[in-house]
Amino acid sequence: MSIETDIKQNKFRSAYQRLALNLVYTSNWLEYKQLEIFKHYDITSQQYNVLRILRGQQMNPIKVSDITERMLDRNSNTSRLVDKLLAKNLAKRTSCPNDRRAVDVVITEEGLQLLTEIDPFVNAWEERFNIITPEEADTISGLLDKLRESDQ
Amino acid sequence: MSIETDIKQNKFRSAYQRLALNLVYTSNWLEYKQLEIFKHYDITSQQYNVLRILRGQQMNPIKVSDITERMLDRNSNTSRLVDKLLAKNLAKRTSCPNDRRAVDVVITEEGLQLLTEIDPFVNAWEERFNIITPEEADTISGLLDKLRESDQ
DNA sequence: GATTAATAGATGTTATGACATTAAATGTAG
DNA sequence: CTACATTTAATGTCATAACATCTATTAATC
Repeated sequence: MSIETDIKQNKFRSAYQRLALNLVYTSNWLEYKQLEIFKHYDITSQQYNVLRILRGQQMNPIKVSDITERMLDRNSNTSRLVDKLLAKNLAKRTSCPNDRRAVDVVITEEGLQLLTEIDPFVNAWEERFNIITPEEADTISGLLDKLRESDQ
Repeated sequence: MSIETDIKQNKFRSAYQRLALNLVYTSNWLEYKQLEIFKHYDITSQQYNVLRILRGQQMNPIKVSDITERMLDRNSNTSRLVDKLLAKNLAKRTSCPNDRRAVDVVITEEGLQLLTEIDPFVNAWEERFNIITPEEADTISGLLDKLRESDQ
């Protein structure tokens, strides 16, 4: 369904306005769809995002501030997000030897296992994207990168 | 800056995964940038979204449920959003003659005025999008529409 | 026409987000 | 070394989001 039909608006000021609305609308749609997967595992999108970052570290400890830098939504309160993961034994926290202000975070076996359970569903979900070609996906990615460059 | 650099991840499972992450990241960036405009006027993105929908109605009353349908983020609690606008005299609420369950909402002069004040800033912001061509913007929009079609 | 289902919107509750502040550790300049 | 600024993470507070429930009204079914 076109964005026009979806939000019942048939006139836009410009192609740029339509794109801006479509971006936000599509992103909300995407996050909502992923949330439907995650909620079976009692985690939020943000918690999943942190877990993925931790797994990406390959068991190397990572500081809270570094997690924040890698997050999709940087306004999140990373400290409290990590608290949630700790409470579920999905991550563990140790003090950083080099810098006693910092805190090192590592994913646990339990956390890795949870991601392994979720992976097939996320993969299946992403595979539905092949309604467009990989080249088209790359084209969009490249143009989005360019859009954000207009910022300073 | 490429999404790779932005979230410090240099490998993606597929072009589709990169696109999914880029979409969410870019949408957050976009919403954050708009918020910077709106906060000078003491409204949130959601409240702005509702005001725009009301203005689009050209003074014709619109039901709360219809506002929800047109919103970019439909998980919002429209009822309470309208409350906020009422409290600021940006909208008014009358009971709907045809259906006593429903509530008609209309933008006030004050609401229209506020949008008029904000317009130039939003327009200027959107004009920076011309770092890509209108054709490219349309291409992305079309592909995003297609992506959402994969949903059922 | 009575009964049940569906719809519209408001409200209660809990969790999360946004933003400021704090505390501790580290870095830096005199 | 001392004083001050900066960094890192945690916490406090308030607003909003998420989700369920409730009330009033309308629609549908028997």
